Amino acid sequence: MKIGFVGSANTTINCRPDKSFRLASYTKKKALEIIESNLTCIQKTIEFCIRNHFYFYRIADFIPFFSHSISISWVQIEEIFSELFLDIGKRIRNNDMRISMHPGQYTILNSPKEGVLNNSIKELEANVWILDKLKLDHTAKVQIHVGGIYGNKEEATLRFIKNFQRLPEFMKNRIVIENDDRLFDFKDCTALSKELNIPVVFDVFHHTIKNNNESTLESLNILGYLWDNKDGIPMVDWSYQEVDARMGKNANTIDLMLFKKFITEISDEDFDLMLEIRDKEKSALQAAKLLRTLGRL
DNA sequence: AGTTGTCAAGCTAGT
DNA sequence: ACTAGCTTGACAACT
Repeated sequence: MKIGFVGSANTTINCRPDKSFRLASYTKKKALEIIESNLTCIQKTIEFCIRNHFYFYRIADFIPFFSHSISISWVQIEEIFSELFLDIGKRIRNNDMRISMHPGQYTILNSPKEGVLNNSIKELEANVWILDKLKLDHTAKVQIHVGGIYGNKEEATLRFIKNFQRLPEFMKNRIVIENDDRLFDFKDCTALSKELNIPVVFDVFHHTIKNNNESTLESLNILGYLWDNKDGIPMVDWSYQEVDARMGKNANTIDLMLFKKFITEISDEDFDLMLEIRDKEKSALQAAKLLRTLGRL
């Protein structure tokens, strides 16, 4: 099992890999400065990961407005930052690290609106492009949710199938779907996985909020069959409810007792674990320490 | 100098 | 019909 954390890590590592700015103030100069700063931070973060035995990492938005028409061309970005891309890719590959990406709530493959769909495809293409430029194999994934319901879940599902099938192979090979906490749960994702032959990222926390009475352990069992060899072992996102907060809000910092309970429960399952705790690498360091004392890392 | 509202994008659910 | 919330900092626009 590899464990890891998401994107920004400003407290321990002292930099942010996802700096941005406002669209209204977009200039080529500003964009280039930010991209360089973000890439340099990712480089440092990858080094931090290797030092601390985090071999799973989620890259966050590091090229502002990358899929927007205002953006500097991808080819130009590749040329200007080729050394950084090369170096980061090499560090990841040489240490057998695994990378995931997770575009946000605006990336919706089943939207009935053509504009929304086109923007989503563009965004996915941009994410896939990044993993390709880092020369990562197909165990590196871009995870998205299925999307909206639009008043008819069956049609919404069929639209996802249709739109996914139209994507080019190089994108299909990278995309995985994740169960969400309100609309498309693990059962829905499993059905889509079989139909489209794409893997599912299992989000433990979302599953506790929306499920069909399958336990986490049962789900992890099924999950194992949804990943082909070429895609690697399953990816699992782990978090839990922040106390006294809106339902579905990720915890601010890790509760090691809860984490230990989870790890003990799932003892035989093989997967890579992404910690979605809001203080990122701080909690991840504690989790790693615990896993080592348990002999699991 | 400090405080507050806004930011590319969509959707759902609650008022 | 309208909007909070999804992540969260940076910056612009104010007092």
